[in-house]
Amino acid sequence: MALGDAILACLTERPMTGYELAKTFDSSIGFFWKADHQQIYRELSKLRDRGYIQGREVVQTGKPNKLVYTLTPEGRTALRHWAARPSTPASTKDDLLVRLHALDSIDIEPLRTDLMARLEHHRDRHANYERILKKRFPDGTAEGRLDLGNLLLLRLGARHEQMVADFCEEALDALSSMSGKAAVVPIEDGKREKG
Amino acid sequence: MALGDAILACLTERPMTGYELAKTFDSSIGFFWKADHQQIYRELSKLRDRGYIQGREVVQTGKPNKLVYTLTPEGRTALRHWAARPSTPASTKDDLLVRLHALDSIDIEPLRTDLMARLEHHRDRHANYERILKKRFPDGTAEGRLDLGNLLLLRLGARHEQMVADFCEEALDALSSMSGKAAVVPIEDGKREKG
DNA sequence: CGACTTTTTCCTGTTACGGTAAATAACGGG
DNA sequence: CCCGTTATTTACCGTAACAGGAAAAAGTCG
Repeated sequence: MALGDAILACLTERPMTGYELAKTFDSSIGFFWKADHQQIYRELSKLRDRGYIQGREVVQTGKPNKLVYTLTPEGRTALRHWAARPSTPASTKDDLLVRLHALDSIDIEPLRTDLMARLEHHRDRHANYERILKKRFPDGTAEGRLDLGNLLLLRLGARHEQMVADFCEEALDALSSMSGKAAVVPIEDGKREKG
Repeated sequence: MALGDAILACLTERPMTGYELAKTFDSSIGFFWKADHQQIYRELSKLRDRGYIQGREVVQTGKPNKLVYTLTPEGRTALRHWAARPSTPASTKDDLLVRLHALDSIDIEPLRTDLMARLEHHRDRHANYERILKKRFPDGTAEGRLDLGNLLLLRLGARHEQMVADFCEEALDALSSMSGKAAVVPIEDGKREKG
């Protein structure tokens, strides 16, 4: 359980519904942890079964009733236990890197377009991080512990995106130096998978 | 299928047995993609079923016979098709980041030890990358396309590890500034999970 | 009315991860 | 001669994660 712990971590801030959590996993914590609403609802059920969170139904008018989940003391303890265990360094698992590993067996043109898309993507994210940093931490310091964590996270995210963007640029540069060689036969046969 | 493609990518270099692949996934490609021998053997069966690779039994004396897998033309095509699709940027999913996100609800001492362990880990990896870079690319340039890919990968890896190591240091610094505050109650209750 | 938002739930898959273990066959140490 | 190690493959167990399609229920907005 790691997604479960990520959810518990979110709920330390404030009680939330599955819907709100799904949105959270689309922005703040979602910068480094992706999960769609399905996964979140399923995980919420498990957490509730284990007694780590408690659902309280809030009757709404004009909208469907919602289930606000709150951390139970057991949930807090479980999170602290989990956080006290050594973390396991995750491996990157980026498709793009696998492609580079087999660079001489693949077509360069699609790779180039992919690299350009990725460059843009990582630049966007970098700009986004910087924007949030300027808004939330104009003077670059945090007072509370919670703020400190998020400041560190934002800085790491910003640097990471910057670095990957630079990498894409560099790769594009290097590829254009050898663009002529080995054009190979483009994909022409019929049985392509998934478009 | 992404592990499958990683395996295909490895087999473009040379035919290999599952055992060799497992070792490869422990070093070179394993720097950004982890997989144990179980996963690899299972994936090899699937790839063989799909006709992407072909196994050739090599009778050995003194050792069990081995199955050398070679890419079939279909496998090469499949790999190229896969590589021609846009890559999906992977999310980080590092436990450590989740912990920082809930920094004010967890105990700092174990976090600090964890950060120190991670600092060492990433420094080691950085040193390793640099070592390989110096050995394989003493002048910092690549001639072939395959070499170019691996040079880029190594550089990215080195920078990444450097960056994360710096991050750990920074986090440790920031934590020591607020070490006194909020020591909270250490974990004392009986029901710890996994040690 | 239809489209959209909010909110939750269920379904069916595949892919991945994790551990434990065994069979086979030689080599080397004590 | 037993034991451990290396090399090599395979099996079974379970859970966690990911992907995608769908639907229900209640209201608002155009």
